[in-house]
Amino acid sequence: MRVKKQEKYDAILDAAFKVIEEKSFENTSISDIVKRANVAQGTFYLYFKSKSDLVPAIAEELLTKTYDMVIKHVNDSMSFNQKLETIIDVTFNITERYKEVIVLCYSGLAYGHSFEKWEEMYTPYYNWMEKQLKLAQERNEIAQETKIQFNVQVIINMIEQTAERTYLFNSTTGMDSVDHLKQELFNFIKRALI
Amino acid sequence: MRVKKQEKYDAILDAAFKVIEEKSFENTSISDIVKRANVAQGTFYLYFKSKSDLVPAIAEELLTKTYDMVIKHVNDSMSFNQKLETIIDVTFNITERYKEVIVLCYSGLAYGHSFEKWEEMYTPYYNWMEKQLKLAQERNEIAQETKIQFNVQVIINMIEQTAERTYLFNSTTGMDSVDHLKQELFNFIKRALI
Amino acid sequence: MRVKKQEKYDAILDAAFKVIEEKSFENTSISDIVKRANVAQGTFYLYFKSKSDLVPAIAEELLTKTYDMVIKHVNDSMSFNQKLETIIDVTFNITERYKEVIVLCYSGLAYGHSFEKWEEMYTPYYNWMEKQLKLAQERNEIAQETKIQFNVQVIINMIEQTAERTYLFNSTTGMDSVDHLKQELFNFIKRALI
Amino acid sequence: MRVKKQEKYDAILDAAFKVIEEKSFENTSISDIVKRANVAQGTFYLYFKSKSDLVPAIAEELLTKTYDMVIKHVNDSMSFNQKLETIIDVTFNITERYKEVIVLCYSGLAYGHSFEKWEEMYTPYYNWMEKQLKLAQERNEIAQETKIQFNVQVIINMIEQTAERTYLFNSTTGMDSVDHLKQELFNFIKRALI
DNA sequence: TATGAATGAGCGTTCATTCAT
DNA sequence: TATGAATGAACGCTCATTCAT
Repeated sequence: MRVKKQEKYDAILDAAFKVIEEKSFENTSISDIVKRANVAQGTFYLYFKSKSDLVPAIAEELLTKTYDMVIKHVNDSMSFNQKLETIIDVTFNITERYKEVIVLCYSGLAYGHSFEKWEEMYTPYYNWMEKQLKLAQERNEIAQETKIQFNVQVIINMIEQTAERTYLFNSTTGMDSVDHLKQELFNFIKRALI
Repeated sequence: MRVKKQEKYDAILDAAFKVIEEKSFENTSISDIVKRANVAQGTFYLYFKSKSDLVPAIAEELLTKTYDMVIKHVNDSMSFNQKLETIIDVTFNITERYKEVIVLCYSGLAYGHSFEKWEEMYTPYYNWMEKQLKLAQERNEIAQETKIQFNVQVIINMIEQTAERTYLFNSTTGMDSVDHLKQELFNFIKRALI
Repeated sequence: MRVKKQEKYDAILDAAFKVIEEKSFENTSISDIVKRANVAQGTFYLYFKSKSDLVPAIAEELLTKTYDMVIKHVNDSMSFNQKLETIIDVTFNITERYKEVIVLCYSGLAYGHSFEKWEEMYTPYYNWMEKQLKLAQERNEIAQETKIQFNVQVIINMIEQTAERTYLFNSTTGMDSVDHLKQELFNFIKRALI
Repeated sequence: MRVKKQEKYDAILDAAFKVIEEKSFENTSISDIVKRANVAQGTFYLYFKSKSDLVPAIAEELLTKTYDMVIKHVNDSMSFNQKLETIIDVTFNITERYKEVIVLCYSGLAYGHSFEKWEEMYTPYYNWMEKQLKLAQERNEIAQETKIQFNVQVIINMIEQTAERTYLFNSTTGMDSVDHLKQELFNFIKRALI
């Protein structure tokens, strides 16, 4: 029973992800989602109170995907530089792939003000990052006096935002390539941490 | 004739700003806007081709407000540090005041994909910032080898995005105060530039 | 289930017939139709893709009504002359009653160009008429050399069109009475067939 | 003065014709017409009380075009057969060219019930046709007992309607070509008149 | 739990018409 | 006479949500 319940829930969430990826949020209706999920219109409302109730769930899913992929690609034997590079790579990849879902998270903001939970969702990711920074300090890879707690947020945000600007706003002004941009971003953060 | 035309246009744009501030873009109907602007429903369509046609107009208005306020508060006699602090202040103020309009710019993205002009609109601001960084280099306030062109964008984006995360996502996690956050942001950028 | 579904569909189609009879197609709104049918606005779109989707459905209904009434009033024991007279009568009656719906079929043409099916709908009627003409030939009631296939269409069209001109255009010029007109029409066709 | 007034009137009527030809009636707005006519929106209402006021004017124009072309191509030295053929040709040509305008005349019917004048407009054409039939009787080209007054209307109507069915309804069922159809139509009328 | 037909408020948009200039 | 900006009612249509089964 429990499993079955999860099944439908997951089917709906998955479908929502896929449809939004394809059609953008504005063009996605509950009807689209349930059709894709192969459940009835009413079933949606057994698992979500309303359409805007989807947004935090999707945001959480997105964050989980990101966090999972980051920890999958990073391991302790890497240098901090390597780790940073990997995080940048993963973030850019996810951002490119889930453009429309990210936009949904922004407009979803407006659409029901359901984002008090946002930072709460980030917490595991922040904590993991904090650990990495502390480790880097211990290994003398970054400056000792770095205020880790603040930097954790700023660094993650900065990477995400740069990726978003790159893929959402399609900006190409004065930048040869995305690789170059990633390199500069890497340097910028490095300089701020040494 | 010209004046009258501008009058209605401005009235509609102003009203749109205000209503969107209150209700967000998605929840704002043309009907809301024209009621606030005291013009007829049809009048809207004399000045804007469609609802999504509002987005670039509003984005431009917002950017203009920001740029105007920045150059109003910054003068050449200031040190680079003072300038940076001022830019951070102004950006945080504007972001707080125009939260919803900023979200519109994000979701507006999805809503008509009208953002090729985005970077174009930023150009004057970027150019101004470039001048400030060059001046700072000449005055030996920042490192000589700083790659100005890239940094211009990254710095402005970073300030904006931090402000957005602060006010849009309502995050209070682990940060005593907005002032503290602004201070850390200032330090982060400083370190990256020296 | 099946029955209920048909119920709503029929209610809408019936209501459409009635409202269009009263107000013409162009002046009939979906809102008028659903009010008359006692269903919700959205229900209309469960059964018809759009307003213009009504047109073929209504045309078919009209044709069915005509065909049904013709075969109901005609039987094999009648002479061809009697049959012809009956067809003229029925056609005039239906045309008078469903004036506006017929106009819809004309303007509906423009309104979505959905009339490829028109001739297809006529096929059963044409086939029936062909059988009658062949029978009349066998019985020596009309000329042997008559090219039946062409005449089938021309005769039916001619009767319909004369009826339409009579009732749609409200012409009274120089004609004592509709009965007289019908008589002349009968003679005209007879002469063409002998 | 008089001339100028006519100028604008004609410009509007001409424009209406052209726009309707291109876009069909449903898609034609006053705005389209005045743009094409190079006059202001308000000017339309100096010459026509309302949109539906256009319909009789356009119908008259169409009828005039038809009548003019018929008498231009027919001359007294022709046999009745030649005349009939010519009338069929002209009618088919005009119908093909002015499809959409003809549909307007039908739906215009519904749209303001302005067609009491219809038969009145036809009068000159009917009278001319009556003269031709009488002449044919005198010349022994058609039967003496033919009731001319009725036949005048029936023949003209029949030709027009067959043309309309051909071009408006795009019917191709069982007919090799339009030429063949015209031939059969010719024969049908001939047989009815002899 | 699951369904999907039914709902109806509300949307963006159009356009015939008016009227101050 | 001529203009064209302004009007606002009305339209076709969508879609989040409900509810009887």
